[in-house]
Amino acid sequence: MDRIDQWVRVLQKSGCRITAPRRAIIEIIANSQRALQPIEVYHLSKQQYPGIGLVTVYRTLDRLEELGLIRRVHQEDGCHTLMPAANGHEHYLVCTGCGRTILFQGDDLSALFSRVETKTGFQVNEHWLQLFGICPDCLDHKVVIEKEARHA
Amino acid sequence: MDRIDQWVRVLQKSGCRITAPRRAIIEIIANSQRALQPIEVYHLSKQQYPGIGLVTVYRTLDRLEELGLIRRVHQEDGCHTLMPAANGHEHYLVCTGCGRTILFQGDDLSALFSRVETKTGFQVNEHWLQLFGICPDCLDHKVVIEKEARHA
DNA sequence: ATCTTATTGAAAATGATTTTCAATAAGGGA
DNA sequence: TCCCTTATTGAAAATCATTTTCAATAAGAT
Repeated sequence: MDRIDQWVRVLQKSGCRITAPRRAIIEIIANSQRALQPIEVYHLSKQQYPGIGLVTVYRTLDRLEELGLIRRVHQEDGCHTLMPAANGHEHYLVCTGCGRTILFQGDDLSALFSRVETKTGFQVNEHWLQLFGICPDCLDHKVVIEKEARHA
Repeated sequence: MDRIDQWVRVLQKSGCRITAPRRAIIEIIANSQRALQPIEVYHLSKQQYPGIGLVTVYRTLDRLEELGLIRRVHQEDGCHTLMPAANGHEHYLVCTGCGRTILFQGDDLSALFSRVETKTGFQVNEHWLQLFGICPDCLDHKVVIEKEARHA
């Protein structure tokens, strides 16, 4: 069963109805190689379901985020982009050249957390780790091409 | 020399003029115990310099961020808040009860980075780590009081 | 086939941030 | 100290992202 089927099930279980616009949005996000802004999701979904409205995109994204299926990815300029959620100790690695974003298996940081707890008196509940770098393709000087494609 | 004097010097060196509204903004941010939104900086600065305009706040914050003196702190709902910048391996630890934000000395994550580089082919350039938890005061059930104060 | 109710898109409202512009004032130099 | 250049200012308007409202539609249970 692929990711899209999984997401559809989670949506249905939570009482959501599966509609054509939702299906389009889900497919776009689930298959994207990089984190997308709502407006980008809108434009891409429109190719698949031309009648779609931007409001529906916002509403569906909210729903998917509530259900833990997608998550915000933070960029230098803000955090309005979304990607399929990471699990466990996975975190995002964002290419600052072309935007391609992958997941990597992170360390277990619990040792750090208990050290911080002892030192600060805070009770640490969550953490947020993200890496930025240059992907293999951009290292091979494909930067310009990718960037152009992104703005097309 | 305290932080404010340092900031003033950096601003002057970069060709900025030191004005009363700027001084007010700088003092607010430099002395804050938590990350502030532009609109909060505006309201607080107004107590010190009533004529100040919101636009000036935005412009000054941009400048301070460009110069590396302040930095965005990301919260669950976005990343429009700002704090004095961290140095070296320092990172933010945000109290989700009252918003108080402190810096902690983080681990050297370079071992993790080279592992990720080997595995993914990416060249890792930057990282972003933030912790969320409950501060000692909020653990002592002062949560309600602090939250009220925050919205006053 | 029917019925309940979640979902839809358009339009309007809201909220945050940026741009424009003429007036002001910082701070270097005479 | 007094100019003079030019960065900075605040107000108003413009822009951009997101949310709310609402009547029409359609999903999926019965």
